[in-house]
Amino acid sequence: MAADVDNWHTRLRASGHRLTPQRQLVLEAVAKLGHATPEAIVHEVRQTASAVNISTVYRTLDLLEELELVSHAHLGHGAPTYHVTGVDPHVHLVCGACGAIQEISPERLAGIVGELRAELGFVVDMDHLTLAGRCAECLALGRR
Amino acid sequence: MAADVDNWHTRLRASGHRLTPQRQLVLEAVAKLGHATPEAIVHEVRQTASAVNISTVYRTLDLLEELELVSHAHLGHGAPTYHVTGVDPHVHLVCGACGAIQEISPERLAGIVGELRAELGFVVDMDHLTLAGRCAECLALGRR
DNA sequence: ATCACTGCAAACCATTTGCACGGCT
DNA sequence: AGCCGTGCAAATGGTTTGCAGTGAT
Repeated sequence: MAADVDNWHTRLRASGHRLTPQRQLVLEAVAKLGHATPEAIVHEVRQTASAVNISTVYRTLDLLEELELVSHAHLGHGAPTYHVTGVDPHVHLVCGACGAIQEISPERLAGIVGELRAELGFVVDMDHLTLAGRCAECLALGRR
Repeated sequence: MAADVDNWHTRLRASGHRLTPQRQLVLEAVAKLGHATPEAIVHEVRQTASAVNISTVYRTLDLLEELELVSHAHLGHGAPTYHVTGVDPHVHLVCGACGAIQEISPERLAGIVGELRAELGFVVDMDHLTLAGRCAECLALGRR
């Protein structure tokens, strides 16, 4: 945890930025929440610092994404969800009927991902990957 | 083409709806454009019928999607893109740096898709699938 | 003194909704 | 008559931007 803070600090300083309280709180919120929308992040951050503005959260997330400290994926139709990069990488399976989210290992996609890189030179961004579909339960119940 | 119109007509009537001029134009626009945002669709539709409102386009797309005549995928961060179902199914590779879009055959994902169905009972919606990443050119030029 | 960073409010863009009119069935 | 479908305008949700003040270097 403290090691994370040091790491974040170094990363930001190296690119001419500061690790402000707001930024630290955003990073901690993203790390804690796992899959978090900007709305959820600002809510979490405000538990500690109630005055933090949502536009600061957006600006922070943009910056952190440029620095590759966080990345985002689109799980549903609404807001994107952010997560810290490198930690527990996973691919999402999102049920379009009930909204349930399962995670699978990126390893399982190693096959095609490797082929695409070899044949087309296209490198898939695993952090951003989402597979939409229908979960077993919804299929069994005939939900759509 | 005329066969398509008949098919659409039948499908709509079967579910208690009508194939209005607006709906036909939306369907034709989606079929013609291939990957179209609601904005692009309304623009195309207005070439023929200038008074069509964008909310009609949204409502029409929702209806057509329920009837499974069209489906949508999220290519970029912005608006979703619609396409007619069943025709030329494909999976998109979207470059996050330059925005270029390539298409690959869904067959190439048959492996994991089959595994996920067998092991988890999760059925992937191929029409909705997008793989984000970096294309060969952007990687070569070091773009991000 | 300069420049990064933030809060606030307004602007923006995509999408949705309420309502009243018009036209099928 | 009843109901589906539409245009219009207002509301909404998510995100971005301009600006002025504050604090770090």
